Amino acid sequence: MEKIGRKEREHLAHRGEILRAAEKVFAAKGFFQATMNEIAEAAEFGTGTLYKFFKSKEDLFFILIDEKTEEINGPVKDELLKKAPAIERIKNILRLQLEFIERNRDFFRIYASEGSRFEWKVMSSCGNQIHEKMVAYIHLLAQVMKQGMGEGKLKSMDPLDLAHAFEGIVHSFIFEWLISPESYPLISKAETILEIFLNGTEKKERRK
Amino acid sequence: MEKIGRKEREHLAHRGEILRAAEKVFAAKGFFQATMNEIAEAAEFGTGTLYKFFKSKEDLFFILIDEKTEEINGPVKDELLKKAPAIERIKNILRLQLEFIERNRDFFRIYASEGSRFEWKVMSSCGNQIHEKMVAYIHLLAQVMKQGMGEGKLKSMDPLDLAHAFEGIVHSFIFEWLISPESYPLISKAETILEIFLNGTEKKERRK
DNA sequence: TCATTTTGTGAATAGTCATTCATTTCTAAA
DNA sequence: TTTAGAAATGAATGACTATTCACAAAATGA
Repeated sequence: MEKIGRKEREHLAHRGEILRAAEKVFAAKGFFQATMNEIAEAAEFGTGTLYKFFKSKEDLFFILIDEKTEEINGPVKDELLKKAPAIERIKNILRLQLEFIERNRDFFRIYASEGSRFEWKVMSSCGNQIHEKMVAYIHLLAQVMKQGMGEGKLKSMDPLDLAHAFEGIVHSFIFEWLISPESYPLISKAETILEIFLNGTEKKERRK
Repeated sequence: MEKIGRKEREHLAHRGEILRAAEKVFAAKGFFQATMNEIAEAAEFGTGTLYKFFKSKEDLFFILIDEKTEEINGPVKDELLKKAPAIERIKNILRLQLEFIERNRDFFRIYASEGSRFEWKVMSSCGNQIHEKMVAYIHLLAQVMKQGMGEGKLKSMDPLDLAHAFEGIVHSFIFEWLISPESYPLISKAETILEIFLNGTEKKERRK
């Protein structure tokens, strides 16, 4: 449907290069300490050029976050369209998340270190928009938890609590992986995460 | 032992007032957007006065974090001196943490939103010092997990993994509590957290 | 080739703040 | 009351950097 000429393609490519450069710089220095000059330099453009593509520094930042967020949310939503038992879904979502982060180390650096939610609420309205998306995501997850309860596979608890607990565990493992000096595949932690989330950590007496 | 005259007492009181004001302002706006003027105003001092007490903005910030961190770490360490079964300890530490945060909403706002670890490593050496403390804390927790395994009460897993998972769950509940519009006692989530951490979320068939 | 439009540039601008320090206000001893 | 010293002040300084814009380069197409 969409016919795009060379011109447009080139424009998009440039935009992409800027975003990629911004991702690196923001990840390394954080929003406030990154300068537009640095980003421009990293992208091999003049400073003024950035403003041909993005309204402001904040704008650049939020668009970066927003697009990446969509990139991970898409596959997760696709997953939720398929009919599948809740526990299967949880496993798949976990895998998707870990794989995405593994491919986007820098992005999570930003996402985690920059304004873990709070600053965003303070910043431009765009910040709010991102916050909304995060809330929406958690609610999706809560839906899955509820489904699991309906299937009799998960204990009856507040589904939101479960969703938070799950994301909490996942995040802490991602954090650890991010700052760990040794490099290991993040996905290798999937089983541990699931084991803890589903079965807990207490050793049980053997069942009869 | 320590004789302190009125003078000194007053000096300490002023220092404390500045720290309290800083806590509020940093919590509301974040490190980079808080200004020294604002903090001074909130503390009802002149701008210059802050510099009689703290070398710089960074200095003020880190000292604030550091002192608060000690305030929570102290009781936790005391707890660890007592002889007690691991699971008992975990419960107590959880209670201590939740109670502390409940009394120090603003502090956790800062702690969580500001440089979840990464920025700190970039910043002054003081940032590193705080990072070290966080690592040390996790290792303490891991020790407790190991103890629990020794007692046959916890599954044999990497103790650090357990510690991370635990902190992950706790943090996510604190986050939620922080941004939640309804106000409820944070401590009320203790049972849920423990239940998930120890027993997991999967519904088990009745044991015989 | 030349005129026109599009795209890119980076020096100059303007605003923001951390920090300083000359001055004022307070304290208490004489 | 006087006065030396301590404590507090906030206007002025100096750095820094987001953003703009007059200009240059490149692309287009006649």
